[in-house]
Amino acid sequence: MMGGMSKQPKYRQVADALRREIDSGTYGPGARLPSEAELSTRFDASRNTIRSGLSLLVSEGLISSSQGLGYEVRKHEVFVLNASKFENLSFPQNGDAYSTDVTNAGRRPHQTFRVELTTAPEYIAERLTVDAGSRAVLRFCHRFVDDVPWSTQATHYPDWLVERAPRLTEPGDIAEGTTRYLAGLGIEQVGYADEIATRMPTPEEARLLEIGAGVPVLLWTRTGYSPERPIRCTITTFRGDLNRMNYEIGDLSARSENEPQ
Amino acid sequence: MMGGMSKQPKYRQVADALRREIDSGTYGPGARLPSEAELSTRFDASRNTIRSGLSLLVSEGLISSSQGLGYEVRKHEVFVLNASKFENLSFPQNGDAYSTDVTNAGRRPHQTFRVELTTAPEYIAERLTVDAGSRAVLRFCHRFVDDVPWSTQATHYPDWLVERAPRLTEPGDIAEGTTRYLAGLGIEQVGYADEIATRMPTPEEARLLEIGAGVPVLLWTRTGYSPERPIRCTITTFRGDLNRMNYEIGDLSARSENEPQ
DNA sequence: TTGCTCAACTTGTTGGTACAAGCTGATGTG
DNA sequence: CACATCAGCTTGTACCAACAAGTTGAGCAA
Repeated sequence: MMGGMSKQPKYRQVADALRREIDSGTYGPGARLPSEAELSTRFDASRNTIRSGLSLLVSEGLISSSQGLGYEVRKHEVFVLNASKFENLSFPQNGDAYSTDVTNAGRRPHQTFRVELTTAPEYIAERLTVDAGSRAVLRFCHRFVDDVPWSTQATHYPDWLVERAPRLTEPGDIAEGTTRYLAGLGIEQVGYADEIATRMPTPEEARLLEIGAGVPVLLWTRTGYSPERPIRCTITTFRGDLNRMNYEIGDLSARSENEPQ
Repeated sequence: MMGGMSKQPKYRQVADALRREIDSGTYGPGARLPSEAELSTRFDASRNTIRSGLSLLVSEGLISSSQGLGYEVRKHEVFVLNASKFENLSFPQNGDAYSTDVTNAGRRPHQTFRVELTTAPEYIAERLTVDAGSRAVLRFCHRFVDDVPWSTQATHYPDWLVERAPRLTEPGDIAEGTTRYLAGLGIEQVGYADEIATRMPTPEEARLLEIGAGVPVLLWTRTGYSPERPIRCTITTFRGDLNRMNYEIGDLSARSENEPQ
């Protein structure tokens, strides 16, 4: 019976059925799903089995749950980030650029800032071509949009650079921007290498970005180069469900006419 | 007692303890974790509670489980993909380039290929500036490295282009490459826009890429432009745990000396 | 030696129960 | 009316039990 298809476990059948109904619009973005008890009746399965099915959809990022409220279909509102704009050659979204962008989009920006004297972890040291464990300055930024955590940004500067640019250790934003400050000292960033990766958040990241289950993070590492050597390495961590990155390369004159914003 | 820290549920304590031990190297990449029964004794918790803790680590992508074998710490072997190399302006990893790259890395490439006459889904239609639902040709590629599924690639060509370039509908690879073929017809790709996003895989993607729980996919959309209008849109889906993307922009002469490969 | 069987391990699935804890609206008191 | 309380919903945590199903190695048979 049932068409001879492979016999799926019951919790999977539950997940598949609900996923179909979500995809087909029976439950649209933001809609509330029936309670575990109701689903238990409908599928003739125990609450545990229903929960297994639901938790599958949660870890797929399709729905989320809150105690006392129920399950609801996640709504995705993405923010597109243009990583190849020329003004960003200098720095991925410096403080001012970020505030301006967000305000222009009709949203309310907010950020906290911190400077730390630390040692370069291996990953950073490799990219700055310094010894792992050597001293470095970390400028850390935690960004919000409409009070929703959006991204964290950690920029590491190598020891030798800090000696020539002591204001990098100043707590608080540098008014003219770190790039202009460095340029004024004759240290010009002439190129960068970006690396993009994704994975599930660490508990620390999940806390800072208020990420629920089933949402990956997008990791953006930008290493900036002077003509002689790397001068900084920035790791930006985004909520994967809220962000997308853009690179535009070559002649795109055929594009701009049709694009909004 | 216990230092007055917030009282975490037991399954979380289990996950945290094991995560610490994995991070600290007690269980290295590929190592097998103690069985549920052993952990049950160690933490004085029921098997279900232990399973809750373990499934947390699974959905973080830290470990994986197989029936009959146990849980093991995932090993991450990443493949770096340079998206801004000039030869890739024409096409993200055309068939030959892919085979060459993989062979050079001492691995064994393998791919299956398919051509379909279809209608453009909304997402594609937007980027090709054609009407959603209008006819399009889809060239689909499923790639493996050492028989491990690596990526899927779906390239859509708009109807008007296919009329001028009928060989696009040929099943099987086009020997000289689609880009050269199109260039020979006077259709030159002069720029592209890349979009990068991440999310958890759909069941279909999980099947094709053999992705377990806790591994996101990396979505790479490249829209190629002629001087007049978009000519193709390629969506490549990568396993997030096996791939990383690179963009190099500007003068990186200070870099090459130190980089391997 | 070779090859098969099977016991003993592992995780996977499904059922049950009980209580904790978060949320909402009805109810009743001031 | 304003406000506190609480019943009744929701999901979260934790336990128990039983059997299914995949894997491995010991041990026996040919």
